[in-house]
Amino acid sequence: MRSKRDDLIDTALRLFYTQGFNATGIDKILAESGVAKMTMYKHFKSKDDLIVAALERRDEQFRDWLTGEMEKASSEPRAKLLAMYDALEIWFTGRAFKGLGFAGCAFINASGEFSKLDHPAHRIAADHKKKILDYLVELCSAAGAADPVGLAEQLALLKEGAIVTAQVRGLSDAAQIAKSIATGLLDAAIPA
Amino acid sequence: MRSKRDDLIDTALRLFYTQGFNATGIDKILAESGVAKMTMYKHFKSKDDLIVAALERRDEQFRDWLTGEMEKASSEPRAKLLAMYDALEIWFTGRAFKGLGFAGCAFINASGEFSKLDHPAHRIAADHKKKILDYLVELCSAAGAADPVGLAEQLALLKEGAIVTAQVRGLSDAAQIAKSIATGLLDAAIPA
DNA sequence: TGACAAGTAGACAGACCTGTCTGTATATAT
DNA sequence: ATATATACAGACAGGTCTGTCTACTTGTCA
Repeated sequence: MRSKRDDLIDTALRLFYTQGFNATGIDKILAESGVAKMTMYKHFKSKDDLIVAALERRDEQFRDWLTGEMEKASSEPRAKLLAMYDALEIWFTGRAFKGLGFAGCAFINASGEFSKLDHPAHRIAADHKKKILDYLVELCSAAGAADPVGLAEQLALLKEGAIVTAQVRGLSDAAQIAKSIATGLLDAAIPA
Repeated sequence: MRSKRDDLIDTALRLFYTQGFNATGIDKILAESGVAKMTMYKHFKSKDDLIVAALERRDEQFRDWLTGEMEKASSEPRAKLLAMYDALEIWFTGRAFKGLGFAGCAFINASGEFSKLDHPAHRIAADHKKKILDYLVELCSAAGAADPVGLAEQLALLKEGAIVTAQVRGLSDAAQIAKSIATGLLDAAIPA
């Protein structure tokens, strides 16, 4: 059985993601999750705490989904890396997370609302991006790249560019633009 | 002499940019600009109206600065395009806009807080990105690219990726990562 | 001088915000 | 059967939010 705590975090994540952090009040989260206020304040000492919990859940959920898509695409590291951009397109077109749609990257959004780098929400965002980068470094290494870190940084930057382009301009094709650039980079960086 | 309206817009832009749109109250803008509330409500019929005006000013300010940096770098279209990434680095390190520092892209931030594509602030953000893209298309065309639109889309995506990477992870080197990828794309797309 | 435009301060309404508190109900485990 | 943990509803305090209103002051132009 799902705990109240889980209900709270899921509802908070959905509302924070689709409506914004500052624009979403505690009362709305409580009403939609059907949890009493005191129950929430027993689990989380403040709204900021709930924001942190929601972002931590999103980190887990998103990375599980993304790496899952990449791993199932192929057993070859190079193909896994390219599959990331196909996964992005699935996300951009709203087919990745049930009930959430696509409203940009929750972590980019959090960094925008909490722009100071030392804000807890911003830290989680930076950590999230770093964890994905580390995964890409592993794959680049396995693919035989001479400079796996440099290559992974490039591939990660393309990913961010695609996300923002899809979000701001509503251009889900951005995933394939990024993929074509990434293909060129992989061809150049990995010995045939 | 600067008008009250200008003071209002400049102060609003600074606060919206550095603290967020929803997190910034009207009263703070009024206090810091030294303008009375009724004066503001005579110029703008709502806070949303002021947000729109602030973003329009930012659009003008940012594009003037960016194209200025690019134009002054060289008379060659190819070099102008690459100069964009050097300009980004100046921005990321806080040397571009006096008193504003670097807090990510105001338009990406706006799209994050107002995620619906038909929100006025989101529309302005999309328009802003489109205007810069059009400028890049012109330069790509002048540089002799076979597919100027496709190339410009790639260069624009790299720009977005660099901005987000610099913002979320605090990595101002992102500009040079983007530049090195862009260099490869230009080499491949433009006949020597 | 007098009319008019533009700005001022500050009170106000009504809604919403976070966070605290009381008192009650339910379920499980000993 | 009783103790304990967990959750509930709902009132409440104290603050902030946007937007409206009144009444006063300044500057300009004719």
